[in-house]
Amino acid sequence: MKLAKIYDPTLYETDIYALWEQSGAFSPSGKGRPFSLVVPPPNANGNLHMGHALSFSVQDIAARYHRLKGERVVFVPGADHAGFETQVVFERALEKQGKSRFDYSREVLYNQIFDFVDRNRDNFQTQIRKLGASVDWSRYTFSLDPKVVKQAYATFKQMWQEGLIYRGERLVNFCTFHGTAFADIEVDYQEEQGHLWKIRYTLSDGSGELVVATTRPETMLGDTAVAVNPKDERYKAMIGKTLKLPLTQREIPIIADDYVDVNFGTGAVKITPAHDPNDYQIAERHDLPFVTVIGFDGKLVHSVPKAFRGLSVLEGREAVLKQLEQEGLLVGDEELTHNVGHCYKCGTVIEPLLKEQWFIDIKPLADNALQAIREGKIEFLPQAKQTQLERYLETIRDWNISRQIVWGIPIPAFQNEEDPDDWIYDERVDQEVITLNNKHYRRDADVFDTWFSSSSWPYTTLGYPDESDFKEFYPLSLMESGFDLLYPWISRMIMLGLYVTGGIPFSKVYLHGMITDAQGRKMSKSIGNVTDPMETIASFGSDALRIGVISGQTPGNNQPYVEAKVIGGRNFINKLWNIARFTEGLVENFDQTEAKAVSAADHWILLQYAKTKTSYVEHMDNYRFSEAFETIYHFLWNDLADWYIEASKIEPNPTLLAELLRGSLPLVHPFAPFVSETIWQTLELRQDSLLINQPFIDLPMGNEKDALQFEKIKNLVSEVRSLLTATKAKKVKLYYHNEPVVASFATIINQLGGTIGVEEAEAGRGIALTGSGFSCWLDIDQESIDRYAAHLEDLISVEQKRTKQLQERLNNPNYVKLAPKELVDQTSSQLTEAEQTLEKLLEEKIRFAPRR
RNA sequence: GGGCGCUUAGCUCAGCUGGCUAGAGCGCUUGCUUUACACGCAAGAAGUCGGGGGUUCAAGUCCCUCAGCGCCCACCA
Repeated sequence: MKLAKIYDPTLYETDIYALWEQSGAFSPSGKGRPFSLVVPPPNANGNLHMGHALSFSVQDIAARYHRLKGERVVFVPGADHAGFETQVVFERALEKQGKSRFDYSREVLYNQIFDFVDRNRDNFQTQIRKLGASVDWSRYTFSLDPKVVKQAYATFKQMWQEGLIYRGERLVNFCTFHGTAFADIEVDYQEEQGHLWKIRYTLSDGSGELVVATTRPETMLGDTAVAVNPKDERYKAMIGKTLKLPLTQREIPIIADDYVDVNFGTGAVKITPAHDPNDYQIAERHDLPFVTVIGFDGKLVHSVPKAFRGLSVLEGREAVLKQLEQEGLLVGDEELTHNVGHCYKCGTVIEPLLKEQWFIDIKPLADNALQAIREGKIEFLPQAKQTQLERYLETIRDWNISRQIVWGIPIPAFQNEEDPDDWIYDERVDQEVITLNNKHYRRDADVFDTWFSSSSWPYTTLGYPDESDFKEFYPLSLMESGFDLLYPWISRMIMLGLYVTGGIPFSKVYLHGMITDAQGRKMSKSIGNVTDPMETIASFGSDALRIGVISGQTPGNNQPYVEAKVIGGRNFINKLWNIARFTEGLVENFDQTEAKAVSAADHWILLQYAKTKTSYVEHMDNYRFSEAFETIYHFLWNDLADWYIEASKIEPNPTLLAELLRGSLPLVHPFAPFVSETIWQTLELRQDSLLINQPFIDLPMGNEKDALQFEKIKNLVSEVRSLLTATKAKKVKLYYHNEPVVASFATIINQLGGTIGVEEAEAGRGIALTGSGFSCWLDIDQESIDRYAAHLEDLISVEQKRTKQLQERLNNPNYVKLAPKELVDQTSSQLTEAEQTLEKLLEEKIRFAPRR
């Protein structure tokens, strides 16, 4: 035996992967149509988690399936520098050494992080190999590779020239701990218990006062107005007057704006344009000045009154409140639940701060994307995500692409040292100052938002615009990603793809849900509920993990990680292995491939194979991987192993069995690549070939008539087994009368049914079989017959119910009139069948009514 | 406040364009040393498809409504 008694994945997986990789099987080949997908690049610095396992599984199943279909598959791997994410991890490492990023120059820090990431590269690539991802390593792209940077610059330049990029001082979401701004969608909002304080402001002319309500009293130092609703009778008379801003000597106007809600708070809102997005908008409308009170370090700035200078936001709040109280201006304090934005990494409260940044005027891009999506150029799985994306694009706001970190692509823009408004585009970002026409320009200290460059992923990885990959494989056939990236990544790939290449970046998007723990909670280190896919692979094998995450999986829905499903996968692999072992024991020569169906079982299994393959292909083509797997799972386990192999023990057809194995392995391969290839190689199912790039195999078609005969025998066997179990009868003979089919299958029936003989009889002996359409009897003993009577009652009531249902359906004239004819015909033949069975059962009942 | 989803067996979930006795895996019950497999074999039990209404010959599937759960976006200072 070449196949070991037990399949131990750890003994084979590494070698099998190396075999594929070295043979060049991962590169596109042949003359089929192109099929392309590009891996959403995981963070180069991190370990792969369960979500990656799912994502790679979905992609690899698609890739392998299309490869087996003979298509030219390109499956491009990559890694993301994940700017901010990685810098944070690195800073933590520095912290452990008692250092911080401020101890190094930008260049030194960048190089250190580069080395740090580079050191982790092997680990990261090993993990992808362990998952069995059939990616083409020769096309591996890192998101800081020159071609990616080059493309980011080209796009930035083009947008700048076309006026789609502007530099402006806006309120940005700023983390004062990490010292960088974020895009709107990167801010993590949490509901919190806070206070609504009420503060009295008096009118400058002494004619009265009003009370404002605020959750952030410290920002009052930057107030430049108080707004009221123009319809609010309480304040109508005050509009246009000025107030004396407490704690400072400034005078600020009372303005009217519809934004103010009459029913909230006091109906009077202090306006701090430099520290609140809504106030910012009001200030724009009313041409109010901007007064900054909080700095980028999170402390109150020098221009605030001396008492508050240098205090943190919270200290400042306390101090301001205390002062107000002393002056008798604090007139209320209510509890309030409100949403507060936090840095998604460190939890620091995000401060809206005024900062000059580069923005993309997103509306024109979003409109193009919307049009393409509405025209149905991109198919979404699940479909509902399309609607969600459309809503997002309809309301999208300009995109801040500047980040104040070092780990990223430097923005190729320089500012005239003498004229702050003079910005030029230049790619000499390795120099801090450049000279042009005798003018000195200083490099922008910022780098691009990682998503800006990674949004070009579909075409930069393929070598836009000139390389043959781009020409052949763009747009991608499939983009697979977690649905959490719908806005930050998918939407931007569509927008930038259309903008840069003029075409959609991919024609299909498959969005998987999040993998949670068994209780449906997010996996997180702090809860300690994380399952490491590498550990699962070590325990159960890569194939088992893949089956575990894919079974029952549908796009768009979260799914818990359930180890039982992985174990189920492992058990299936064991089954497959043993099917192969049984086959190996029977087959002398795997080279012989001219299989012929001889027995009814042969015809039956071939027909089952053909049906399985048809439905498998349909599911696969529609990305219903879980269902496709179920199809092949049940074919192998229930049809092939439970029936055909059992029948083979009596009437073997080794050549056909070998062909069935050969034909099944490609169908299993996308789901269990390692074990299927291991079997293929070990048994040398085809000389000098790899399963990974075998085309799907057509087996001869089974004859329906013979197949049906086996189906009947199968039913007979099932009925025999069922009756034997119900009656607990032992050592029973099956008799038949004038049934040539039963006679010819006597050995199989006897063996599979578990009887001690199948013999011809002149007349009925024992209890009659009622379900399988043969004149057969089980010769059971008297004691068992009493149990049979009870069992009969169950069977009768089932059959009566069924008969009644069918009758009712046929008694409905509208059904007969309106339903398709095939359906009606089917119903009536079912009724006939059910009635016959019922009749037989009732006859049996009369014969074996329990004696009272 | 707006949007999107989910609710099907004890558990985790499938169920594609409405159609035949609603499925799977795990778990459960009963019985098996059947020489490929106990990671197994055989036989079973278990669901008023969240509630209500409607459309239809026919609804888990389509429409309306209510309830519970979840996610996303916006946000009342």
